[in-house]
Amino acid sequence: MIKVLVVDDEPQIARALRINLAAHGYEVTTAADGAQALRAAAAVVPDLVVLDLGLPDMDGAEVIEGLRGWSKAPILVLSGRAASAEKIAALDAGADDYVTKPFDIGELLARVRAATRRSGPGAESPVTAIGPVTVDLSAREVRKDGDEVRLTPTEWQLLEVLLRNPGKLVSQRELLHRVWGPNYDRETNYLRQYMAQLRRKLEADPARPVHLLTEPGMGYRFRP
Amino acid sequence: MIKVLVVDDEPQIARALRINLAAHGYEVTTAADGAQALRAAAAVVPDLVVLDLGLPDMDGAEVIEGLRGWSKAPILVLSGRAASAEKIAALDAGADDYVTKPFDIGELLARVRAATRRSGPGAESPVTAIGPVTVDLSAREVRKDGDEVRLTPTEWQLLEVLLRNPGKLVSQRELLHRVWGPNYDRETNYLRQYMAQLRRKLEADPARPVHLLTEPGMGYRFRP
DNA sequence: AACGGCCGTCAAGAACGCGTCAAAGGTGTC
DNA sequence: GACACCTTTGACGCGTTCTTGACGGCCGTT
Repeated sequence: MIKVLVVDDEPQIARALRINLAAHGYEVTTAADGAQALRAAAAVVPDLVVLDLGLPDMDGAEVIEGLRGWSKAPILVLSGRAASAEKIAALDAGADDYVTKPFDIGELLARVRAATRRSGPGAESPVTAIGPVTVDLSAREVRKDGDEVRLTPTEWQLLEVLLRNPGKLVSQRELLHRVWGPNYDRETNYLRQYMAQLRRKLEADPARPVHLLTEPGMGYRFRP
Repeated sequence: MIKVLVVDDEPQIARALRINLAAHGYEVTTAADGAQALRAAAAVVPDLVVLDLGLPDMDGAEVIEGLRGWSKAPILVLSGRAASAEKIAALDAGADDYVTKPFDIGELLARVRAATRRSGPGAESPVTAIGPVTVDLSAREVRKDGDEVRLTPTEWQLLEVLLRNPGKLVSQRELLHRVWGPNYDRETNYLRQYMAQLRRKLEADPARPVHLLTEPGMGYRFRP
């Protein structure tokens, strides 16, 4: 989860920002003045700072420099002042962006996305573990006992539908629709064929599947 | 010297930007429309792009996506439109900043400094090793057994997309979109053609690729 | 005990996708 | 205007994948 520190001395604005950011999946911390901001930043180590200038206790540039002393997190400055000199000062002090109030919340969120996008993408993809096998859906990679297993396109599609519904029963109809298209309803032999191939490649004992289960007459289920 | 690409169809603005940027020590290239911009970007590999929306030949988002396909250089958008929706669209397409005209040249320069500041001291030279071959994406240089290998622009774009997703499978659709544009979906023969050329230039044994792998029916993968 | 439904398995031909070669447009350079 | 380079396009052989049909075993029902 991306952590955002919101620094604003006006409670309504701080609250509005908190709600909007939280609604978009950010973890929000708030601070009401410069001293609190620096303390909170040291405590939570945010990935991004939204900083309102014109705090009661410190000058904006001071706060920026205080943060920049040890953090490289993007700083997005909010301010009521539209004068270019103010913007230039804040940007040169170390801010990454400058938005004048009143601002559109959608635009602010877009700027937050743009700022986190640059520094963010150190994320590795989620892998699903099936016994001795690991499946990385985004990288399209399967490993069994360390070395890679090749799946055909159809096998991938089928496996993907099952893995995206962990523990849930997926009906034959739905599997056929998702993999072969809406015109396929009764070709259950396709399913038998490809489920067998998947078990051969993924299960420790293909004859006694533990994770790719058959529900006779209904469909198939992936058990994590 | 920091290289800046200025894209604007209005000669006066382009000229003013060129003069101001050059006066502050930037190396400036200009382009008057989207097609020129993409070509110039591939040729000079700018460290930052100043992009005016409302070009005569292409939609702004198209240009941004065309650049983002292979470049991580900051994109600073200029526009006469102040509507939030426009800003959000541009930022989410991959732009880093959005300035509405008329703009203060001092502020623009400050935003340029802020943008280059964060990408500048990243300093890690993105050199990827492919067996006996080294690829320097930022310097656009490939060396095989020490001596230089020449790649065409298309080969570069294709290689770059793959290298930026190490280990991950990139679908043929995505490769075609990123290299040739969103209108290309089924021209898989392009991919076959250029993958073969890349393997000829980069792989030790082009007939048995070790790093540039084919996933039949799905796409290609770069394995480090 | 016989039957039918359902599943797993095996084995074919058909269809598809890939690598490769070759050659025709297109663009910029000398 | 000729040339070189890059891109686009077409065609062919081959290996893999998909499709299709058939057979036998398990299970619940009749």
